[in-house]
Amino acid sequence: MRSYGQYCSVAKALDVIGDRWTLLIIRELLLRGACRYTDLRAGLPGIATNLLAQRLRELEQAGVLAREDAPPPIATTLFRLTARGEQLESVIDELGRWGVPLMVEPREGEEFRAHWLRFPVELFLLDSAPERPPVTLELRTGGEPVTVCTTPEGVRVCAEHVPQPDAVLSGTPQLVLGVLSGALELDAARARGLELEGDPGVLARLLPAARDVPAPLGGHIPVSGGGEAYARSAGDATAPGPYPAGR
Amino acid sequence: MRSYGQYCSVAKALDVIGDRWTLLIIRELLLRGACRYTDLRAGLPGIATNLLAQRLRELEQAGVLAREDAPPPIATTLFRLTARGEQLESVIDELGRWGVPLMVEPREGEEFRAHWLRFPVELFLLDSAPERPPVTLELRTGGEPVTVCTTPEGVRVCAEHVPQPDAVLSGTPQLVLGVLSGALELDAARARGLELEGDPGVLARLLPAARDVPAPLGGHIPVSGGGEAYARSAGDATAPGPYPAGR
DNA sequence: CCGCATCCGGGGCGATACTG
DNA sequence: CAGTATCGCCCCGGATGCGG
Repeated sequence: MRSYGQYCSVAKALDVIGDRWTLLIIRELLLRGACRYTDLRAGLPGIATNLLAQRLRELEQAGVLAREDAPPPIATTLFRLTARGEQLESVIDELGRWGVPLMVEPREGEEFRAHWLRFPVELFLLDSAPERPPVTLELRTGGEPVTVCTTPEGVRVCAEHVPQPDAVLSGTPQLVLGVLSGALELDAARARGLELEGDPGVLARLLPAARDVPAPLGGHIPVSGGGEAYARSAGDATAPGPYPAGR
Repeated sequence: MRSYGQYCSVAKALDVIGDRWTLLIIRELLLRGACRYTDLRAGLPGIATNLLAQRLRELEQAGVLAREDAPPPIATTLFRLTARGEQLESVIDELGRWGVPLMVEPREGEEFRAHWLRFPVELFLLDSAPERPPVTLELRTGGEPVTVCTTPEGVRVCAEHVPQPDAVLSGTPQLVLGVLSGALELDAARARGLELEGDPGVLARLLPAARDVPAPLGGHIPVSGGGEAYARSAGDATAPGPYPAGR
């Protein structure tokens, strides 16, 4: 990318990761760990193959990621974030947090990968009973299912399939996300097609963190111009939004 | 900007603020508050005037900023972040934090504005004696001077000129930044041209927060390929960098 | 199949000139 | 002061090819 030519740490950062697709490549590597070229392509629907190759080259030279040979059985190269690259997690986190209100409008024909849910889910869920035995919640939103697990470190999302989840939530991404963010009552979501199988207590255990939060997308909010609708629905244009604020 | 077409909060955020120059416009509005068109141009050296106009239009429509008429005496329009736009502060903060290691190489002919120093400065300085009377430190790095003030809320940078600062630090941006980040000893910086006038105790009071941190740019670090040199100089490629980590 | 390189059309971007 | 107009270039997107 052409440099901004400014002696400012924000501009310098954007010189490295401000290019189109770059931060989404970082997102994939953060979410999925070391990836093959093909895995990256699968997680970045819409990217041109030459662009992906070019970005990977640039990011390698910038010290953000490194390529390594996979262990003997398989002969392929893996792309993995360096320590410096992993420090971008907080940037991606904040971006993802800011972007959550934009998820209310599903828009026709958008791609979806279940592992992308990890950012909002780990933001919104909190284990209200960590002393009790761990539980698992499977989310089926279209693609591969993902599993939400309670761990001593907090609520985590893992891609591996768990044989006997304690509960299963099935439906469109916006219904699942609406319920998990506390913006949509479970009954309302069910009325609109969400299905919950297994132990309902699992949801109750994980959701309370989101309950404190006013509901920004309760029914059908007509999203007109953009983020404005979201700010207006919060009732006060100058107050911070209903989602957890930065830091 | 062309949408990524992904139902992911990170991609959605980048759909809005991922365009070139967009986040730097947000930076300016965060640092300087409501700005006129001309002020923005001055703080964004290198931007084409048509691009600035186009971005302002897009950001207004996205609800990130709003234009307002200035109070009666002057007849001009001001651009101000909305509440939604101000929520981008944490994104800019994290970007700026990540970019600080890139400041070691000054690169020929880069533009500089003193108010850009606010991000690193407020990151690194801490008032170790808040019970004592407030002090002010003026930084002269080329452009307009800025003043660092101790406040009940912490150390802040303000653009206004303070008549009698308790101390004055003059020198190149990288020398001033090196000292303030704790990466460069004051004596070493003086040997390379930094000048300190007034009460040296002011620096001692503000600096301790940075002292805990290993020095990444002690002498002349040969920056070769990119961020790698930084990671290597920290002594351990897998450990988090010497700057405060995210979150 | 995996990891690219090449080619080409269109549009975003950069620089300058100009205007109400 | 706050933009609009214009033009050239290069980045980006999409398709195809190709060696290991």
